[in-house]
Formats: sequence, C-alpha cells, structure tokens
Amino acid sequence: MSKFMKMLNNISRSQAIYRHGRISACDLQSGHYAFALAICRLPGRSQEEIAKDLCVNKSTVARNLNYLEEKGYILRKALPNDKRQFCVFPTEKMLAVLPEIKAASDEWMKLLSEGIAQSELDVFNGVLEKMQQRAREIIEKQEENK
Amino acid sequence: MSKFMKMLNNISRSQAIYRHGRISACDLQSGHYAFALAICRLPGRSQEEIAKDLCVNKSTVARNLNYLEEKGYILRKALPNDKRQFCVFPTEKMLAVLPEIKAASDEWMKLLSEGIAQSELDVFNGVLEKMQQRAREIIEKQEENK
DNA sequence: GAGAAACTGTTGCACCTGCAACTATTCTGT
DNA sequence: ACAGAATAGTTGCAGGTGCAACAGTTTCTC
Repeated sequence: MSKFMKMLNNISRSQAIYRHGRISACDLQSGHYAFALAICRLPGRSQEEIAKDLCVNKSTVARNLNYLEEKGYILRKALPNDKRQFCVFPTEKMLAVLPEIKAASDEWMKLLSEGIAQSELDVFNGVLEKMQQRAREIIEKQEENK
Repeated sequence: MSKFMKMLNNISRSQAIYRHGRISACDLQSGHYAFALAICRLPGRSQEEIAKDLCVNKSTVARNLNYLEEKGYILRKALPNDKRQFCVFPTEKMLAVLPEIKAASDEWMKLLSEGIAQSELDVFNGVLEKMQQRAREIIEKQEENK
C-alpha cells in the first residue's frame, strides 16, 4: 500500500537529479525554479506565504530569496504599515528568464507523461490535488500541537 | 502543466516533515524506513541494486547501510566469487521492528488517501508506476551520456 | 500606556545528499 | 598471462534543508 510514497519520492528525486544535470542559461539553479515560479504566479506575497505554498521551511525561503535578490531577480518591498513582513516581487530580469524556466519545468513533465492517456492524467491530477490539500492540513495540525 | 511536479514535491516534503515529527520506538529514523523496507522486500541485493530501487546515489546507500549495520539491523555478506559486492540481509532485530515501520509507513498513506475513491486511487497508482518507470529510463539515459 | 503574546523573518547548527575521485576486485582483449 | 576497462563500494567535499533560538515589529490585554 505504501508503494505510493516510494514511487512518489522516487519521481521527485529523479527530477532533482535530472534537472541538476542540465545547465541553465542564467545564474539560476534548478533549485530556484520553484521559487521563481511561485513568485511570478502570485507577486507580492510574504515569505511565509511562499513557504506554505511550496511546503518548505521559512528559513529555506529566506535563504533562497537572499540569492534571488542578490542576483537581481526579485525585490523585497516592506509593507508601509507593517515592517515585519516583505512583499516579494519579480524584477524585469526575472520576467525575462521566466519563459525559459517554464519550458525547462514543462519538459520533464512531458517526458514523464508521454504515452499516458489524458483521461488518466486528469484523474491523476485530481488525486494529487486532494492529497496535497490533505498533506497541508495534516502538517498544519501537527504544527499546532507543538 | 508543471503543477504536477510541484504537488508531487510538496507531498514528498510534507511526508518527510510529518514523519520527522513522530518519534520512533527504535533507533531508526524516518529516513531509514525506505532502506529497511527495500532490504526486507528483496533480501540479498547489492547496494547498487538498492540504490537504483530507491533512486538515490550509491554513496547515500553506503552511508545509510553503515548506520543500519552498526545498529545491528542488517548484515552485509560478501559474495564468495566476487569480493567487490555485498549482499544485504535484514537481521532478526530488523524483522522485529518491520511491522512497526510498515504501520508508520501506511499511516501517512491512509491519511492522505482518505475520502478518495478506490477507482481513482487505482488509476493514480497506474500512472505513478508508468511515470516512475519513465523517470528511471530518463535518468539511466542521462547517465550513459556522461 | 506598559508589559505580554503573537507574528515575520534571520541565523547557527546538525544532518542528509549528490558528485567526483578513489580503492579494491573482476572482466576483457590480445 | 598481462594491461586496461569495467564494476562495487567508500570517502571528501560542497550545497541544501529543517529546527530551534533569536531580533524586530505589531497586536492584545489589563
């Protein structure tokens, strides 16, 4: 029964290895892709929101955004009425490389889903969405109990 | 379209966080579960076979097995006709804690798949298997081209 | 209005992982 | 039979991540 998670983890790891093997045209590493996509999809979010979106620790967000900011891919604007949090925005430089990132991101999916019926992929997508939602709830509940 | 991978990665990370929060009764950490299950499922395999099974680097296998061996959970038996490779076997101690590991492993899956129709889970499982197979092929091809 | 609690982000630390280089052993071609 | 290639596993190193503790800011409570 728990074959699911093993396969899921295997695919996840394989993707990391696959993408690590490819050389990016810009100074963004494959690990930054998820952050770039998250920031461009919904500009202006706080770091904590991005952390929850990507299911990573907020410290991981802080460090990745440091890199992206240094390289000029994002801007952190402080809220005028709340100096605790930032709003994270993509720069022109980020928007310029976004298509390339999206393409690289889609490529792996195309390879993976080759030869699988669209109807099956639709069900797959639906199940993934439900599971992701459940996973978020479980983790959230776990953190409350600390 | 590449939502797939984001969700997949999110679920994978969430599981890691979830399991890390639980305390194991034995001195096995959640990271060792996959190795324990892989070794018990097919005893006697080489480290390289285990690495491919779990889609991790062989150095990662070596280090995790060092730990499992130190703690008395596995035995590494050298082949009589080939001193390069080991055959990895579970010990009695491993078999004793295996049910607990399986239970912990199943628990997360039960939580995740709650409320999802079995028919959908079957399709999901089929797609995952195909994708895992494709992922293996892609990585293998990539390593050949080095 | 002052102190406590909550919130947002940062940093030190420990741990894990992949890669490349290495050792030891076995196989291959001549 | 021997030199070189191939194979299995190990190790040094660099990079990434989560957790806990922390700092600054805001909100709550009295």
